[in-house]
Amino acid sequence: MPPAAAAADHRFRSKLLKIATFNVNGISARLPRLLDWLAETSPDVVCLQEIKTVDEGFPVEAIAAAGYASLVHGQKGFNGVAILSKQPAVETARGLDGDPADDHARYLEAEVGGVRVASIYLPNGNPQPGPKFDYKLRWFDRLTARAATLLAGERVVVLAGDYNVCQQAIDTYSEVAMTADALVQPETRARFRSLLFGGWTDAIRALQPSGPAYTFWDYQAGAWPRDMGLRIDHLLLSPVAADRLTNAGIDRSVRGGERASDHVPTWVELAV
DNA sequence: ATGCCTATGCGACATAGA
Repeated sequence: MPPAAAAADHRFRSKLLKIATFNVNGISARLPRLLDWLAETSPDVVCLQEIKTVDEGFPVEAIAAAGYASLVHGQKGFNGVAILSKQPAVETARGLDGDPADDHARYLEAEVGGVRVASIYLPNGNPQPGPKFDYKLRWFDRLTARAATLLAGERVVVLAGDYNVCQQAIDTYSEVAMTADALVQPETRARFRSLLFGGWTDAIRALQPSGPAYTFWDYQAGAWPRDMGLRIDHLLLSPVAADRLTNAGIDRSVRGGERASDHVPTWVELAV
């Protein structure tokens, strides 16, 4: 099909695909909350982070009963990512190239509904400076390399996940309190900026250029009731995906639920 | 300045998170 015909075809058939990211902080502890949220909001694709279980421990049946297939890249005790989808998904990558010794489960990528989707759990990097921060920066560079490969394909791509980056001062409840934190260091922010300058669109900021848009509130110090949050969960869109962006949002109310995660679901809708 | 809280692991405190 020639490009013009393809574009016309897409306009006639246009339907919305809702893609979300949600750091659940333990799938076992969070399953009831996840199922409630799936039933309420009915996303088409969900990228999960911090499932904190091996593949065999993932509740595939309960999630299938809710109408979703699961792709799982798990790990014992911590980390672990997954992609849930109403339509069948085909796995395209598990882990990032560039460091064979890296055994953390932090990257999973799949093709679903004509969209390439990645579930990303970028290392936290604290304390900083130190080996954990060095690992964060190296991992970020490997992600950037993967992003460049995906961008060259001129496809609809959504890089969704917990980036552990507060890109601007408005993305923190207090820039002063965060001064020494790995999430706001110049080296961290420079790498995120490099992704944006490379052609990726930060979906939430594209639709809400100013003001807080927190996606995380610490369990400690009454951070949620005092609205002392951070914006660290992001959905980055390739140019073709950004052209199709119709809506984006943050499901803040999930943070107030019983036994909530410290992160809340964040999502985009694309006309596909 | 420090810890506050939560989830997990073959648990009885330690590690990790952000």
